[in-house]
Amino acid sequence: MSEGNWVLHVDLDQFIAAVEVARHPELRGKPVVVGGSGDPAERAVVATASYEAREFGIQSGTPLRLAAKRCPDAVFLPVDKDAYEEVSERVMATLRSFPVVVEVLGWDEAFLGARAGDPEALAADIQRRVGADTGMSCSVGIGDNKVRAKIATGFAKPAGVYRLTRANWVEVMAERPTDALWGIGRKTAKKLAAAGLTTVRELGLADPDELARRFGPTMGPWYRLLAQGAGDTEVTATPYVARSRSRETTFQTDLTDRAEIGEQVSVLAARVADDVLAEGRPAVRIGVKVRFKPFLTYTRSLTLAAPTSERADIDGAAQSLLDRFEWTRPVRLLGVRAEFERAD
DNA sequence: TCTGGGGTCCTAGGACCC
DNA sequence: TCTGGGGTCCTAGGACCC
Repeated sequence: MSEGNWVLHVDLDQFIAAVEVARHPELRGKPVVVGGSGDPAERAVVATASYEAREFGIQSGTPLRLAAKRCPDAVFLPVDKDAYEEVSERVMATLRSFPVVVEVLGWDEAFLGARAGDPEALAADIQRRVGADTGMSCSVGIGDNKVRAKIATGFAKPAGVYRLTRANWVEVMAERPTDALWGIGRKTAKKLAAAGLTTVRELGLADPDELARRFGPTMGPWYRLLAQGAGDTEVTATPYVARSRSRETTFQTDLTDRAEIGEQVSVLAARVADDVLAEGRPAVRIGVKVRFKPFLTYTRSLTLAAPTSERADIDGAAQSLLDRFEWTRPVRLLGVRAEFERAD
């Protein structure tokens, strides 16, 4: 069989819940909810829910309190980042053992660039070996570019394989809503609908100038191409280079004392400074985020006079930014961000 | 919403400069 | 003042993704 170039998208099924079930086998088959520190009364959201928990309308992003209301019998567990990173590393190592280029997208997914005569057979091999090496189940999307491979994975879940290419794009996607596309979310779908564009087909046939006028010179025309199934075909193993590092905290109880706000920002600035130091490149810009009650979010940022990795400089910049906010409401979240010089 | 934390990229207006 | 045209940087906000 002749070999073609393929993009495979590998996505671990309910990854975080799967890691927890693997080390707590008695949880298998039960509704498991992972989020925050595992206390459903706390101000936090669900990181991952097992398929059993999803039956109750619990999904990533659901507030823990609401999850507990919808499924009082669910098992609530704290997020254990180190455990997930460890399993993720093993999965990525398994993927790299195949003759493919692996581009890691996050803890639980990766694009693979592959030359293969039978991509379904390759996908099945990958699923078998990931299962044997790590105990994890994964779904695989096969595409002729990243967008199609990524969308295909949604049709493959759970534990399946699905191929989406130029050949079946129209048949599969044309009548779906625009937010079925990777990169179009709820807000943009609503704006598109207001412009009379509800389906992928309609968006693919829309006037690019009109789209540019409504959605900007880059995003407008891009949405049309996206609806036509266009996407990047290049899969690269080049190591990720961060553009920013940030830390933020939602407080269990709102802060009102200005001095305490300053102290909490210092704590965050110190953590960011540690991250900057570990990165080995200095910060060029510092930002502070404040979320007031009820849920009003503002940011202030500044370009530093000189790049720095010093904790005192980063904290000093963050403290000076605090003076640019109006402190008239209780504070539920504070965040500090450092940006690096862009490599390009 | 009872609405986390860590990221990326785009947009638009104003400042500033030639 | 009857006030050009452009490029670039800075800043704040928005949308999206996992």
